[in-house]
Amino acid sequence: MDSDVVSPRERYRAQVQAEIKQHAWQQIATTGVSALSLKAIAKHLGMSGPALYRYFASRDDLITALIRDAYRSLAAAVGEAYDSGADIAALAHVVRAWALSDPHRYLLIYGTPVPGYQAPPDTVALSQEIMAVLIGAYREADIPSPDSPFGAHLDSHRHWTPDPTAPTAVLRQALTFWTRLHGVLSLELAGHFTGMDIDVALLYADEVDSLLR
Amino acid sequence: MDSDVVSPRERYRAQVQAEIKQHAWQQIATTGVSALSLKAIAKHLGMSGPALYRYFASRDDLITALIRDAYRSLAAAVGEAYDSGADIAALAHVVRAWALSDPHRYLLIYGTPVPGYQAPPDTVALSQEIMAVLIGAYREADIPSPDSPFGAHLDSHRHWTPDPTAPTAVLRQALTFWTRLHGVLSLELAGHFTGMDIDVALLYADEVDSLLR
DNA sequence: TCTCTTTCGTTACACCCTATAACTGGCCTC
DNA sequence: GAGGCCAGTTATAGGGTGTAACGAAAGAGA
Repeated sequence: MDSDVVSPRERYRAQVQAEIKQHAWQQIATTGVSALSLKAIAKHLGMSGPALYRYFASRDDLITALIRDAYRSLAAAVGEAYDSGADIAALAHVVRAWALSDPHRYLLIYGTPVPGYQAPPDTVALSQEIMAVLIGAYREADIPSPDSPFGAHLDSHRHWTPDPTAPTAVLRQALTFWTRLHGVLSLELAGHFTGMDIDVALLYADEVDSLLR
Repeated sequence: MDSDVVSPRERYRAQVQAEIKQHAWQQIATTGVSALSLKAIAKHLGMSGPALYRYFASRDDLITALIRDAYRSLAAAVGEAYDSGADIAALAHVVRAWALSDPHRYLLIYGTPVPGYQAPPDTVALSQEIMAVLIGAYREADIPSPDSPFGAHLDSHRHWTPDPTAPTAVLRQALTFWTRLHGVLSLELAGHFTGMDIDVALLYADEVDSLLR
């Protein structure tokens, strides 16, 4: 019932949850999500194994919380940039900087899905929040876009859009923003360019450029 | 010494190895690679646990073999299509068909890397084989490509190319083929378009189209 | 054919992990 | 101050990888 007043217990609980997540991120940053171990986190935290289950019902539960946080972080980064006047190209570079700052965090969202994992509904909302920013930026950019079968298809399949007033061409551009940049980023983060000795930033810039034409 | 003659023991060994891989693929197809269990495979095969270690030194060893096979399969699919006269667009659709026929196999190669995994040198060769086909197809297509910083950079960073005589513009186009199509494919396979009710084939076709201009 | 050696497969074990159950001790509320 | 709630503990079940030691079968050479 108490909306403002938070009991000391809840405060403590929230703090421990935050500490757990912090150590989880630390672990993920080095080993990736698949090697995330609750027991190891507990050890680092000075408490023993099963105690963690008071805070997260399961490993998947913790991962879900991390995914949620990652989405929130990306949405915030993109949203803040947009609010400070960033255009499409600037947004693209914000996304890349965010991805490179913690590759495993990016891969947690956009990488190979964890076997059992089901996306909770609110991550869809966060995903739409990001999409809404892209749509806003593309509306302002006002880039012409030729007709295509997919464009026509999208005209009748746009119930997912966070902005019903956005032109279909803009939706298409926002989707392409997503797929093209993810294409470069995910290959880069997965290490598929290592050995080629390529400056991926320039390749990325080329793709960003392609999104403005 | 015997180059042609294969001893019965080696025959048997090769066959068991093949059976193990077959069950491994079956398991991966349903649960993904991260849940691959040697013990479960052994059970299915009617032998008990540690026996598998006679055939694969470790779990990573088995996964490496699977990755090798996946690369070989993709290289073969692309190569055969090219030899039958496929152009860029046709090759793109071969790649998509191959990916959709076994999503986890695609993700095994191009998805989030397994924490400890190191790519063996011969997969690089197979990867170059695929690249060589793309380069060949793009040489025939003869598509003009405007200058860019990345193009200039690539001029002096092309030691990785399987075809030293290929124009830099072609290398760039082959790279873009890779990144753009992977962008759509990986998001599709990871389920990021579910809920949008989009016909991804059309979105893919749009991107294929972008590769020809 | 008989023996020696190599290889296969077994069980036993050490050591990781997730997750549950049962129990203890402390804090908060009434 | 008494009782309930909750954090954290150990014990345990059940899964996984991988090693060690042993038995059994199959091939090679005399």
